[in-house]
Amino acid sequence: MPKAQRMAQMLTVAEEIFAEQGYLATSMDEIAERVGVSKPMLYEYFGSKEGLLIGCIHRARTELREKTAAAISGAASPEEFLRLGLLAFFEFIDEHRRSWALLRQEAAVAVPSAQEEVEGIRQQQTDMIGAVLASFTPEIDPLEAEAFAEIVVGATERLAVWMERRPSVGPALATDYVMNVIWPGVARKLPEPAQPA
Amino acid sequence: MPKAQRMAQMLTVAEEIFAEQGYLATSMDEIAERVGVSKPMLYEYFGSKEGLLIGCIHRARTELREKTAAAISGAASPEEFLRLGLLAFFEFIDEHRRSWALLRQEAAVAVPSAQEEVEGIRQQQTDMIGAVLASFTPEIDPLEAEAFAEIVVGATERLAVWMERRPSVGPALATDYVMNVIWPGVARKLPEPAQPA
DNA sequence: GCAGTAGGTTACTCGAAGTAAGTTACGAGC
DNA sequence: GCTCGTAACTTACTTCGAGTAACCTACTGC
Repeated sequence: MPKAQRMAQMLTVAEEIFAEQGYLATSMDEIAERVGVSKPMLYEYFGSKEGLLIGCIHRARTELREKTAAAISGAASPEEFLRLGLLAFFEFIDEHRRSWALLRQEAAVAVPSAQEEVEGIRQQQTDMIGAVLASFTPEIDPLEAEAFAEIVVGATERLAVWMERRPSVGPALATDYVMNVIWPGVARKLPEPAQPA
Repeated sequence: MPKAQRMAQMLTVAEEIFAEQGYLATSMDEIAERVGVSKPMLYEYFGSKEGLLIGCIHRARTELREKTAAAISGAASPEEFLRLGLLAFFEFIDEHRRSWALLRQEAAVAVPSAQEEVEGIRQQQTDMIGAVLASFTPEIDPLEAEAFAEIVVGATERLAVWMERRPSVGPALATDYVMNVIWPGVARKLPEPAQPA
């Protein structure tokens, strides 16, 4: 099998097993076996167990970025921008429960450089939010804009975890909940009031 | 040395080393050596490496609960309650940077039952918030109250991480930021408007 | 039909978690 | 002031999994 295809397959299998059992409880032998290949191949392509984990996270991150970018491209107001971005995020989670669990739980902890990868995802999100906020309300305190972006990302992530425990809550409702709490606080900072829907 | 005292010492040392190097990179031999005792003693008292980690988290959780409970005991309005609770949390983080890093980064992932402990801390927080919200606004949709509590906890946690990167931001300012974003959204749900400060 | 290389394997080393079996310190009862 | 019981502790293992060295094989271009 050609390298690129084999790597993709390895990532898919690894993601699944990591999410199922946790990073620590998963052995490279097990992943290799489920891929149908021997352990040194994993090391050939990913260097280490940590490298494999980072590969998984990185792929998810790329997907999320692309999906989010597409979703918000048509937004005209900060409110619409926020809503579309949140919705894209929750939909991504909904479609990728496993990789999400992996990202959120497995990586954050164990492995310093994996943590950097995860941090990179958040950076991606906070930068986006911070940038849009600043572009719509130029006179906002930059520190406060940063704090705001962090708050939104934290709230969203946590609600995504909660959503898993509450099957009746889908992406749309989750988006509503976050917007309900967060939007009034932001609207006060905006130069002109957004027209109510 | 008597058991209780030795256990406390072990927890202190373990917390420090875990926070310094990460859970995975820390060996039980190293902890044992820094405690000045042999490895089987750690196993005698904590059962496993995971058990030791859980012990660390559990102790921090207890401290946080006690501190928060004391802080909010005098709150008269939901706004004051929220503000005091947030402040207590940020102050706790500020005083325990190391253990906080441990809780948030090291534990969450690697070890399923450690994750449960961390989840327990969040549960503690969300329950408290949910309860107070429900008591002040009885007619609120219970699902929405839950979502709100999750949002606050997520936002707070994330901002605590951010605070570490921004030394100029202390507990008081962090509390303000969270309140600024979140309070207007909550106030709309309350039966009577809270009097503005 | 042969050379070079992409894709693959077997069979190891080494470090760290966890354990079995035994040793020492010390207070209570006679 | 000796001895029994037990709490606190150690040495010396086993086991398991990450990572590696060395070797094999089939295909592609010439």
